[in-house]
Amino acid sequence: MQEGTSRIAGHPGETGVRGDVYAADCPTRKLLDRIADKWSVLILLLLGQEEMRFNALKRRVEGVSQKMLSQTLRSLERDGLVSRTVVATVPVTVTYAITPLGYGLIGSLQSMIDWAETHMPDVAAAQRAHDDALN
Amino acid sequence: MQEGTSRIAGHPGETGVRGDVYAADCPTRKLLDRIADKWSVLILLLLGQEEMRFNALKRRVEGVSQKMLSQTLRSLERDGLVSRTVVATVPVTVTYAITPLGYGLIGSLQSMIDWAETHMPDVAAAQRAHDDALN
DNA sequence: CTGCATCCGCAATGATACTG
DNA sequence: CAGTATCATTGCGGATGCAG
Repeated sequence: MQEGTSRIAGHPGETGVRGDVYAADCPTRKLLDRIADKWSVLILLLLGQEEMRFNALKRRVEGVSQKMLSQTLRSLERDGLVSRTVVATVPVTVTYAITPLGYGLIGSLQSMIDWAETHMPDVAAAQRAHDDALN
Repeated sequence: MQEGTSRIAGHPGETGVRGDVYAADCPTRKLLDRIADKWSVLILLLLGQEEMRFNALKRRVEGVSQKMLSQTLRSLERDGLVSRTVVATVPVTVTYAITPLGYGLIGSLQSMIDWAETHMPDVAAAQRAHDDALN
């Protein structure tokens, strides 16, 4: 077990619970529920690279419905992680971009993606081994 | 760094080599969908601290149902991120622990939690500002 | 073009009860 | 204790229509 950033309550039935993410009523937990969402992660990562417009996002994030994209963007905007800029051109232009606040989160998300890409083979192997064991 | 970014890797076999997480058919995307799940994150973090039994997990992860806990654990086990040990005592004892593979992911997840805890106030402020703007 | 509102169908989730 | 099975509910995704 590493230390440093690890500050989560170690033993059950003990201590003082400063921001316990495992507590359903803790605000941090609610925030986690928001950012530990596949659409949020994908959207934030894309916006971390460059600002994009609605349909551009929809095209890039394959499988997302307009409803969920709109809904997720609104949540992220409300949380201050994403900014929404409206340019009153003739066909209205709306651009989404990541905020400085949201940008700070990108690092963690990116390392999560990096891990996923790096260890994909291991996971795939584990899945095969697991499936084989059943038959 | 990322150059164009308008397209990271439209298809496998390109220069990038990294799979495109934004492609619905990419295995990495499926893996992301799995680990970017609130229950998975919470479970992995807990098991990263110490191995636990089913009901202990259920008690710690507030708000999770037996069904989702069982289901998530099975997925994580299949992916090789979590190990399941059965001790044939009279009342069967089942212990879940994180695997070396899964442990490598903990770092990213932990930094995500750290960010959430650190920036909770900022997010809360953004929410208030956003809600005020509406009224 | 951008995006919200609404209805519907379906899959995922939650609560409960029950078994090994 | 560790789960599975069952049923009720929620939520998502898809399609459509509408507004700015």
